[in-house]
Amino acid sequence: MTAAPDFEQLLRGADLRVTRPRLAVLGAVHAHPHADTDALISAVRADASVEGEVSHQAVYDVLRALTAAGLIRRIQPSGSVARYETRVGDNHHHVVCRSCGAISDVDCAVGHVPCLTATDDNGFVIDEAEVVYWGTCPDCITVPSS
Amino acid sequence: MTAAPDFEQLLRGADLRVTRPRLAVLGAVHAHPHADTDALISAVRADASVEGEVSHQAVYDVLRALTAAGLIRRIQPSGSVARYETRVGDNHHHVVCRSCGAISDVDCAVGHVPCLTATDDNGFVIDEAEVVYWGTCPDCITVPSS
DNA sequence: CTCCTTTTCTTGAATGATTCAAGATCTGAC
DNA sequence: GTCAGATCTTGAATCATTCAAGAAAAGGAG
Repeated sequence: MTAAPDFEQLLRGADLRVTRPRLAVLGAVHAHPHADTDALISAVRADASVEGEVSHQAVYDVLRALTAAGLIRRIQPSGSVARYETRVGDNHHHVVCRSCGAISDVDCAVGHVPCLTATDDNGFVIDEAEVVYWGTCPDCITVPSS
Repeated sequence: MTAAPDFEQLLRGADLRVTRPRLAVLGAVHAHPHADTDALISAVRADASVEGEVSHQAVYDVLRALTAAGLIRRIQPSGSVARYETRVGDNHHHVVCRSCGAISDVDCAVGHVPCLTATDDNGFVIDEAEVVYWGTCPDCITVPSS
């Protein structure tokens, strides 16, 4: 895993105020890629740099602000709650296990800007192509069913 | 739009019992591609062939049964509720308008089995690649904002 | 450093899609 | 026609997410 970037600089660079909850959330998302909001709330509250509590509402607000600023990316495969990751900018996608819901990163097979040119875009102006691969993860393959 | 297929035959072919609610739901999904559950419930209740009411629970159950049988496909872009379509089997994808949520079909630019070979699948056994294009629909382009 | 404005966080409640549960009804096979 | 099991009805519960109003903190100006 890469070293933790300077979260404070990231926030300032995005014209966002630097607050403890934001630093904690940013750190939590970085430390737990693909974690859902609930897990992030727990991680933030376990963070030593945050003495008191952090309300769940604050985490929701911060996640939205960070997503809007492009510092984190929100993913939400069908049947799952929202999940977040700090890996942004590169064009990578995800494999989701149908059995246990595990998510893993994958680089696109096609190239840097995958599938971005739809054959017939129906007049839509497309700015992003999101790819979700569905399958079964190694764990669920070796242990077929319980 | 293609002619309505024989829904009863479709159900029997999938080893599903033929009931009025199922025929009505199948017809509603066929008539309203990309409709959400709520819209489908309304469509089903407006269906003349269904005299009495049909409970929302029945529609949920039917949608799940039809999806499991592969007669319909469930899609759920981030931030949207579940939507359904009868176009299955071909490998097509969707464009979603960030502004109004409109969904339109698109054929894959890459080929018949798009992106299905991830460069590094992390040990996952992939069986489907789902592509969602994000952008702005024609209506929301001409009428930028309200 | 102190004050002020605006943004952000806390507390507490509400929303709404979806699911759970138990019993009644209907389907399809014999 | 009868029967077992699948399916539907009714009614309530779940839970991620959002809404709302006031308190607290951030950052720029003086």
